[in-house]
Amino acid sequence: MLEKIDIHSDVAVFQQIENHIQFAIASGKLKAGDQLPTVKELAERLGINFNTVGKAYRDLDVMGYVYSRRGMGIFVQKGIEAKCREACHKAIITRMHEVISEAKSAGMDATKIKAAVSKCIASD
Amino acid sequence: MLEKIDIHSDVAVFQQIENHIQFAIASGKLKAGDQLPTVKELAERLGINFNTVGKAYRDLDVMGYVYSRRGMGIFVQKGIEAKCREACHKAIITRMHEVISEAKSAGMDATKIKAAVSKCIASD
Amino acid sequence: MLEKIDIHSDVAVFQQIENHIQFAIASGKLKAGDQLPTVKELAERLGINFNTVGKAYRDLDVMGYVYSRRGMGIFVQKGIEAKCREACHKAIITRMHEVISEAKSAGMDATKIKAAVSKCIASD
Amino acid sequence: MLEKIDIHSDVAVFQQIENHIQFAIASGKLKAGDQLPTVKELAERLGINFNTVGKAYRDLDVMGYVYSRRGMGIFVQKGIEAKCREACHKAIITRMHEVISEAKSAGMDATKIKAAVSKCIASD
DNA sequence: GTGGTCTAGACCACA
DNA sequence: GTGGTCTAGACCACG
Repeated sequence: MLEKIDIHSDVAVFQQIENHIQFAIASGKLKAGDQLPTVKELAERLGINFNTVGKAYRDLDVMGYVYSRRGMGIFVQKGIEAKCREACHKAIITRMHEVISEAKSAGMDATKIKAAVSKCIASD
Repeated sequence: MLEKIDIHSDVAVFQQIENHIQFAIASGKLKAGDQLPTVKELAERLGINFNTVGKAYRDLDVMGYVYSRRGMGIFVQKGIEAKCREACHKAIITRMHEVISEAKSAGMDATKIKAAVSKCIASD
Repeated sequence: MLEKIDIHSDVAVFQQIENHIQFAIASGKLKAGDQLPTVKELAERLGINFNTVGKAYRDLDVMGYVYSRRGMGIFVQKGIEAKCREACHKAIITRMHEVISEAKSAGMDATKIKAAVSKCIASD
Repeated sequence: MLEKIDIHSDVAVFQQIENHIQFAIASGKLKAGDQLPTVKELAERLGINFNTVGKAYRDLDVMGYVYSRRGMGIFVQKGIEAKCREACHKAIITRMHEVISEAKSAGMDATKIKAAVSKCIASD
């Protein structure tokens, strides 16, 4: 996990890291108490500056998903799996609404949209 | 049309305008030869800076969807409906891929995704 | 407002800025829709790096107290005065609990504590 | 005593230990000549790194509140109760000033502050 | 001219 | 060696 960062994406790198970790918590790949990779290790692995990783970690801290202990590392907060899962799904469904709303504006009908979705699900 | 601009969105205002117009062309709401609102009028109506509208119109011009005639206004280009429709649908399907990919990462399964999509389609 | 930053405090500079702004919103000195000083102006005024101000502003954005519009500036979010006031007071009362708990541990009795508080209120 | 360490607190662990011991001396719970728990024992009991306890003890030694005898243990210094009590109270009153100053900035008036203090005193 | 992101590197606090 | 803060400066997106 945490290997697929796209430097050229229009989504900010730190945002991609935040998303990955949130999704990992939501899906159970990261569990309460688990330690995240250290700032410097992850930065090196991804070939980016460690401040960028640090920013992502601190944001997640502010959001309550992880907590940091100086000199120790960053750990997944306990008892936030459900909250995180809910928040992630809600955010995704919001985006889904946007996409589908746009699809309708662009003249796609329900049948066509569903077909496209099925194709997406199958091919990913 | 062109009334729903969300200045709190993470999508740039000029981008929202461009999208709206492209979708309107793709769906046939705007037809070849139709005149767009003037930069000044649209800016006032939306409560935004007129440079923002200007940028959207210029981009659409560069993309070949509209053309401007000094002193006359901005008009929808002829013979680009199909091309526009195709481009819009392609862009939307790309975003759909992203959303569904994220949904999977966050632990949603195909059934749940399809249910969410159906709900979105029904409620929009 | 926003002039009293103590570089040598043990509280981080960006944290002091965040606190000042939150207190200003809580007390009504900053109202919904008000624009904050620009990142660069405030940085210059306080003699600090603009990234430090930027961090404070972005945190406040994440917390929902302000919103930013690229090229426009940073503005106080609407409808969060009560929420902000509540949060500030809650945080302060939490700290008050800590201090008073410590005072008791250190052997101060209720009478002495109240006297100290009255003195603090009068002298500030 | 020395059982309530909050590793999620923004106050450093070693600082919490130092405070606890100083408060215990100030209030008479620890008396001149009393032996402190060993570094190893306390670290185990609190579930923290023993270097952390070591730092707290060293600091207290430097401050003159305790002295160590190799092979024997750490003991409370004689004749420092009054000095310790004074220092603790002074430190607490300084923090109290800060909290009350912030409370005022956040729009709480004297009446409200005093009510909050009384509530804190009663409930602790 | 506005804020946003990222880099590079410094220094500090903590364990 | 861990994370936290701050600086300095670059480049980009938006208006």
